[in-house]
Amino acid sequence: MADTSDRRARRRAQTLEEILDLALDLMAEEGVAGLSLSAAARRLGIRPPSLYKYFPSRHAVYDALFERGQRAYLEAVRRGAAGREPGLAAMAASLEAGARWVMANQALAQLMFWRPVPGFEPSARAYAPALAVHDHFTALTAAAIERGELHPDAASEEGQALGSSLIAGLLSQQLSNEPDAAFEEGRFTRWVARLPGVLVALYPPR
Amino acid sequence: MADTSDRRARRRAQTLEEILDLALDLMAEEGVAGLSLSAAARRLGIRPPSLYKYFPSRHAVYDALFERGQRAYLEAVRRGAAGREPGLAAMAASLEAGARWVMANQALAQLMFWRPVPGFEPSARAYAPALAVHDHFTALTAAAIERGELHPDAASEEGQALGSSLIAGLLSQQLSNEPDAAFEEGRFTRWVARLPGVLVALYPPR
DNA sequence: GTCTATACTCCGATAGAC
DNA sequence: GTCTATCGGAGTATAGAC
Repeated sequence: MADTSDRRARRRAQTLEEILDLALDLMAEEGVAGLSLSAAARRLGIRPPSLYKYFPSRHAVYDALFERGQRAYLEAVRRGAAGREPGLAAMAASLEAGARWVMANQALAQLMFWRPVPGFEPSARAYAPALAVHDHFTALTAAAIERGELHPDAASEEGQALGSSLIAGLLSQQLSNEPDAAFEEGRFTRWVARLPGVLVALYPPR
Repeated sequence: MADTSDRRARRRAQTLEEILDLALDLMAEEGVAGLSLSAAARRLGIRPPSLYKYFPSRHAVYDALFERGQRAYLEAVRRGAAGREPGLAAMAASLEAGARWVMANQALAQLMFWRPVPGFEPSARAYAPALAVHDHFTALTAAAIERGELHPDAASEEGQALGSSLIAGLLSQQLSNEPDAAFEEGRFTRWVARLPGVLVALYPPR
């Protein structure tokens, strides 16, 4: 009995993921706000009402996608920093890993960072990984200051705002103007590796 | 005869503007991609088919809004710089004027800078003012270099990418995270005035 | 330039049989 | 967990009378 219910739960989880995959494809094709549950059901090969056995509403699909995206992004920036000494080097690697993830997951990134769906607010659960991302970069900044790579002002409100806006700006520009460019060739993403240097110029140590 | 046709042309132009105003309200309420011509017709007090006497399609409305927005934005950045010596001071004023315009015209700005409507590409005519904006800031950068306020590298590809991304990033962050904040209090817009200083730190003269 | 009527497609969501 | 049937509504766009 436990066996069968395990199998069923696994099968169900697979279907949930499959629906989210299809929803992602649709958002990429029709725009983030243009996601239709009926279209997702068609692609899955079931009738629209059946889909409501998996998600109670359209917003619930958005919320699951939001959470999945935030988790994946958190994982990406953490893996980027892994194995590097905390500080500027880790921050550089983490920024690049995050930027690559965004360019490879554009529909998800739009849902997460641009909020293009009127009326959709992510649940606290879905939003939680975003807080962890924030903590991650705060810790790397603190480490860089500790190591004497940045002036303590880099951790100020101004420093946080300018730092996060720098990466957000490069990605926003790249996504809007040249979304299909390869990362290294993008008119904006090509400068992601310069960001740690920019921070040093803005907040030179000592 | 010329009199009446003049009056009719003026009346028609008024109605066109009125439709665009209503479309703007709707985009602010329902999201940029959620604009519906039927809803605009309802608010104007006519039936949806009548609206097609003014705009041949939904895309045509987007295109007119795009052009109106680009023209207004160009006007805003030019007025910001007016009366200042070309150079960093004019650039600071121009950046702030543009940023204030964006925060005061968020739906339009999203249409212009984020491209959230799948399948919509602005016409060359509608896009033209955006090229003028680019030229405007290029000229101000050149003037600042000429006056010895910035290193010539500020005009490089890197300088242009970082400079435009800085302002785009601050605005993108503010719009996504705190769209209703007053300009001076916004967690991100409050640092717009720091941007010229950031440029100097990045590209110190000499 | 306004209307009615219409063609056509689509959506989210629910009820209830199997 | 799948289906059919359905509710109740939306939308873009065109034809043609007035």
